Amino acid sequence: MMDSMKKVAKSSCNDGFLLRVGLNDNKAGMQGLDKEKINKIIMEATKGSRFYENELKKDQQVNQRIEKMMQLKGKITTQQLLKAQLQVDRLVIELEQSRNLSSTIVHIDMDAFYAAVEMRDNPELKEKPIAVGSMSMLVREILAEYDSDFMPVGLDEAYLNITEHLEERLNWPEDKRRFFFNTESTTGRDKDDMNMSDKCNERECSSSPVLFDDNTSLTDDHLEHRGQSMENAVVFGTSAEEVVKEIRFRIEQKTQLTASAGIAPNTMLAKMCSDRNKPNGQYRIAPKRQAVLDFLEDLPIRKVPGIGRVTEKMLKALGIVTCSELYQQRALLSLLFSELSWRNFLDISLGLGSTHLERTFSEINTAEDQYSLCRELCRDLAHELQKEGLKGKTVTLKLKNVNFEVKTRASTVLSSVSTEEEIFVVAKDLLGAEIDSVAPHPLRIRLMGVRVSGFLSEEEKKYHQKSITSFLKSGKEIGFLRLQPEKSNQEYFAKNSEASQRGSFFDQKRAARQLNSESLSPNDAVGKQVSRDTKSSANFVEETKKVTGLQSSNLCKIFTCPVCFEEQSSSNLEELNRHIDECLNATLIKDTAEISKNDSSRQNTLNCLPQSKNENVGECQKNKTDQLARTYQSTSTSDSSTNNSTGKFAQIISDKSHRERQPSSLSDIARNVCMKQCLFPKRISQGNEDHFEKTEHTEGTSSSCSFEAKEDSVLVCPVCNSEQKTMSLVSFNRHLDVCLNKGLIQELTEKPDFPTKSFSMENSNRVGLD
DNA sequence: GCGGATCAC
DNA sequence: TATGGTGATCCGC
Repeated sequence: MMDSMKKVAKSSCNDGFLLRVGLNDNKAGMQGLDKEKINKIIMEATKGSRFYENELKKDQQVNQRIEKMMQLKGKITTQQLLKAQLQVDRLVIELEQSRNLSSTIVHIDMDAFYAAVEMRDNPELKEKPIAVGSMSMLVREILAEYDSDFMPVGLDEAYLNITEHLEERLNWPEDKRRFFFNTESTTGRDKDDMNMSDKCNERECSSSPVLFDDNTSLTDDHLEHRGQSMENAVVFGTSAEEVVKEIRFRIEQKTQLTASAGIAPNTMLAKMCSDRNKPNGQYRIAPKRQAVLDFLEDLPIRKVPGIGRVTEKMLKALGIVTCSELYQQRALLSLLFSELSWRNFLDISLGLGSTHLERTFSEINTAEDQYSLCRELCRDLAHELQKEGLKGKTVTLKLKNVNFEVKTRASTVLSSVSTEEEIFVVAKDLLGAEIDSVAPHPLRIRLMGVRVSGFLSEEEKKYHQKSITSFLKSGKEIGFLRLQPEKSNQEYFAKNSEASQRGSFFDQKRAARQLNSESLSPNDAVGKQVSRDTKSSANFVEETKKVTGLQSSNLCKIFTCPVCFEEQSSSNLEELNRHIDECLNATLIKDTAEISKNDSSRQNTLNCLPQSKNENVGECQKNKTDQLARTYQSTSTSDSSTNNSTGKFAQIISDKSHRERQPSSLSDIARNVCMKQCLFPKRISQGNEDHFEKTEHTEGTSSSCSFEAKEDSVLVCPVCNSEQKTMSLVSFNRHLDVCLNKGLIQELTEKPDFPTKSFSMENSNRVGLD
């Protein structure tokens, strides 16, 4: 038995299999477990079973996906990567400008698992009923006091937007912030436990799981504790941390279950924060860009909601484990993954997420009301569509029931729809089907949304290349200045506020690009977005507003082209965009020409670089793109050269001495190209001699004009393509910095909320000698 | 548009 | 602790 197990364990599939069926102690709460032992048990118990076979098969499929990806990667050319880098970095700037740090989002997560553990450790508790309840109960009881629109997710999680509460709370007297210990509870807790110090981080499992459910009588704290001495009271402060401590305190008093919480400027970060000090703890990311980036820097991508074991494995094959690595490889990722995926990766690595929670209305349970609401939504939607001259073929109905379960039902019709009646005909069928599905019970919903997608716009038929339509349709064309100047903010907002009902932030971005139009209408007149996903579409609305606002202000400024850095006389965005395109293309063409001249020699050079030690990267390791990609990584990260293969190639061209942790930014990539063109000659590179010799040797007699010619002549800036008079790398680097950063950084540093020093925007990388 | 894959809970 | 099911969404065909 053990022998056969060992065999399995040594099989090539083992890693993936363990990853798949085994434990991943990356997730919170698993750190203390003997992972290996448990994996062994699982392996033993499941070996030979159908389950096991199936898992092996699935794992093979994942491996094939990875292989496919690596092959794709091998075909990526330097210029493709360069262009991708430019485009992605433009988007980064745009995203940075729209970063919203003004909200305070809290994610509450009940420590159910730990309750179970405690129960295990105290077998006598097994006779008691295990905790049963839901956050929707705590809706009503506690959380709604902090955010009336708080969003339960599943049974044991909830998001709150406490931004408004924090403002109000500043003026609250102590009385309103005083809460009492439930002395009748049997938790045996020490009162000091909650004396406003940071006890909440001490991970005390002070309470036992007991029953709480919707029928439990939960009287108001003040009534319950009337007459109790102040010794049993605790007063919470007015900060976000204090608010969350208060919430957790009250939850525990009510339910005798502990909860963990995260506080952050958006939902994604908040969720990851609640994981940080679990159980019975909390963590906050300050609403500062640098704080967000610091939090993310070494965070394993697996911690990110939405990144599961498959994505983790695929990214690991690219050498990406942490969020900062995810950022560093953004250009490569944009070429290897779908737009939705890589933009999601980019969002993650920048720490961007939804800053708004969805809103729900109170229950609607009669078919009549539901049809009525549906028609109303169709009417609003039809308005929006007609205003934009759009017709769509797919109508989607979204419903959330009273248990916060969300369903979407879609129907595609042959002819496009745009009027209220046309949309309603389709939507009511979808609604009717849902009503029938639960009959004879009534359909009990608290959210409805209608969306129309699959457009062919009038606008699209005409030539209007730089229109908002093309901007939104082609993600890769998004430039930070490519926003429709003709439209007023109001119109722009209206158009894009009808975001996708699908959950993620990028879904909505994409939806917006497709000019989807949707109208979601809770019973309040505002028409807030509602979706189950934590990344609500409202976020997009907000960001859109911000971006548009910035664009407006940009119109008043003299514009400097981020490629050629010449000031542009025109303030017309279309013209500017055209200029950028031309400028970019011109640069790329020149680069391409120069690079391709030496392509064969470079290929040889790269192919004979020292092999990788990274077992996650297979044969493709040898290809030049891979090497190049890794070069970016290593030139940008001081300590990465020791733990990945990069290695030696990187040393050839990178500064051998001190180097700060830096990103592979636009300038990095440009420099790398530059290095390839100019810096291989020994006297310039100043790299590791041994490795250089290899490089030189392999380059051999192919005698690329690049190397030899440049050796004697000049350094050519890969950005502006002008020959540089100097042979001093210091001067040359200075020129590169100026050339690359001039316009962009200047633009950015004018924004107070955009410090230039960070892993994402640092551009002071040096090559060669300083 | 459908089925399989991925992911969260 | 130790396994499975479900729902939503995404992706490729």
